[in-house]
Amino acid sequence: MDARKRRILGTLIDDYIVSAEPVGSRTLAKKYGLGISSATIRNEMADLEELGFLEQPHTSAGRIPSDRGYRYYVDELMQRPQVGSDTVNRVRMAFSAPVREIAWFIHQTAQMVSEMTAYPSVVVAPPVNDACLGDIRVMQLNSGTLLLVVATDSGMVENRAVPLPEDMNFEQVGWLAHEFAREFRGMPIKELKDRILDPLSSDEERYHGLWESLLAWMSDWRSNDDRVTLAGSLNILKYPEFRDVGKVERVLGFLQREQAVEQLLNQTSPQSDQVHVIIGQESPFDAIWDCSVVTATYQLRGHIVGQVSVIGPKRMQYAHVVTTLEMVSEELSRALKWA
Amino acid sequence: MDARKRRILGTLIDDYIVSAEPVGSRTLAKKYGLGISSATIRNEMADLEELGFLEQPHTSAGRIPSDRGYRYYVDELMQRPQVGSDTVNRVRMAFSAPVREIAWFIHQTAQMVSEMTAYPSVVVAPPVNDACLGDIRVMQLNSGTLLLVVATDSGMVENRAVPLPEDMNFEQVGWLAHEFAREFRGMPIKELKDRILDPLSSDEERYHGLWESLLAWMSDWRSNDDRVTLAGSLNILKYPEFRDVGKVERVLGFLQREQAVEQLLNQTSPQSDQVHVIIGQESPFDAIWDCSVVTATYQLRGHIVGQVSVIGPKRMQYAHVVTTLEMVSEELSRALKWA
DNA sequence: GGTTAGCACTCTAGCCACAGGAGTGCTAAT
DNA sequence: ATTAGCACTCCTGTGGCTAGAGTGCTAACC
Repeated sequence: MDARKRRILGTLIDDYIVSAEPVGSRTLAKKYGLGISSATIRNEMADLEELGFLEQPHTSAGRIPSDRGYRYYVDELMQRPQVGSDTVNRVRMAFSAPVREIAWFIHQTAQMVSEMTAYPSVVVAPPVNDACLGDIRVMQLNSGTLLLVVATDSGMVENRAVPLPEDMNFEQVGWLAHEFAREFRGMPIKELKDRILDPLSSDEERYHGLWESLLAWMSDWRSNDDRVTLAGSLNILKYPEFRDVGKVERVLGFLQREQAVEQLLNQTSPQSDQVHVIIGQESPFDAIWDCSVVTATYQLRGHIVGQVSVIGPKRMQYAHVVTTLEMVSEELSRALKWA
Repeated sequence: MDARKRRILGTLIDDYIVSAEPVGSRTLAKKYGLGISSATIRNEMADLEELGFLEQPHTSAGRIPSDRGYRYYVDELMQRPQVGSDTVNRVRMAFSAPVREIAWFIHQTAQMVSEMTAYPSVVVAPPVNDACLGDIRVMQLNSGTLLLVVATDSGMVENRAVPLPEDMNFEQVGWLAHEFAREFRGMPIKELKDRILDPLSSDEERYHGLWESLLAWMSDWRSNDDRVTLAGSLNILKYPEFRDVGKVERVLGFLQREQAVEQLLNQTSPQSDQVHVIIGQESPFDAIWDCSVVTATYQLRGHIVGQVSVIGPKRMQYAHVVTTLEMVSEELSRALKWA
């Protein structure tokens, strides 16, 4: 791979990313001032195809990048643009609102990223299991219903309205919740869940039932469900490779399977602060073999707890997406510093 | 409109609903034992077209129903099937879970309806404005952050994490919230919002700031946003009339504009317990002129507070959808009796 | 020896003509 | 009033054809 081959490959992919049409030698020679003739480019392109970086849809068409070609482009060739300061400001503004639930940040992030990139965006929220119990409160909704509110210290909140147990009144339940919170505040939710299996944890006969309910309910706390927020899914309809409804269905259907998405982002992306790119068949899920996924991680209290991610056609604006995600995930981590 | 015309129109629409192909006189005569020849049917069909109930895509094609034809079908012709008792049981089971937030019911409903009908489903939650304040609590998330939880007596809950004000500690905020709840419990949220404009409501100098924050926050409570839950939107991709990505984009794009959807369901559907059907251009929104919308209302405390609704191609399984929605909205109203 | 002009070759997309088929409307017979 | 028959219309699918884009190869060039 000499410099000229790299130059040609990079230019070709740049062109294909915006045109979505196979790129021929003539186009390359004319449109971009490469200083060499189309014949030379043809020779080089034949080499690049032999090396596996390019493909030909059919004999008399131009070339398109192969998965391997995209991979080389992402790893070696693409030029990262600077993120405009107005974009950064926009993100900072959004994150500086006086709202502090983690769920809110997740939604904001997904929304902004899909708008900024014009691709669908997926954001994975921190796992509840790793967070610590912040507080539990009981509220009275009406005469027969109470609302349990459980919060982690990092700002994840879960509500559950339940009937008031027959043999208790509100004060009692409130007192119980207070005791529960006093006993377990600061304990990781995961440990709390484990308690359920430990019968010794419920001392008082009287409150046995509700105490167990509280624990049972904790165990129920959606640890794997509902962690995934999807935004801008309709963006995908804009790209010509998805003019076929069947493809759209495959991809969007996949994106709605939260567990699969979480698995994809969790397992394949290394726990690093590097942006990670999955191209086409590199994905373990064949539903998105026509797509590329770009993933960045964000941190809470110094630990990586979730991902911000973009999905689009393999012909994706990698440079723009990568820098955008880098910036957003960094800002998100910063915005979550209070937690 | 004699009986035979009605019979022909009804049969033709029944056929078109499943086949999605223009229906010819021969098909009608052969496939369904109408006891008359195709020539007679042709004459009748010509009449029906003149009356505006049928259309011809082109001269040598069969007929398809016009909007007016569907309207007549829905109002007069269609045969409502019985809802299977297993289906009813499934819905009752789902609604009998020991969970009682209204938001949960809304999601369940949308999910179930879209599965049962195989169309996208939209459910509108009760307006917050009409509900009454149930309780307010303040929770401590961590040293600098507090979580306000506001609930209506009907089980709608809203959380907001905010920084602890500089000049207050948690006890003070907690006491304040307690006072606030004591003062305003049972008051409609709408009235609470109006208070914001009334400067006399804040007596105590000391707590002026937070008191106002609480009120301001109430006013912020998404009264119009977020009322709309959409489920099964990908179902629409299954129908041949949406093989064109542009159409899909128009319709799904519309469904994501919550305010428009709410407006559609609120304004056009009468406040009755009758199921209401909007066919094609009867809708004020041209984005869904290729679609029909079926809407049922549900009740909370004897008042109609929201809608359960299905959207699909004009060639919709009206009979099935109408009976399903009737059943589901009834069960939903029943399930919300505790509130 | 690398580069390039030139040329023959290949393959697709688009166009046109054509035939088959489905369905109609009309007429005349029942 | 109904229906069989028939001419007519229009869409759809097919096949052949051409134009154009792009390639690979060869021979000339620097």
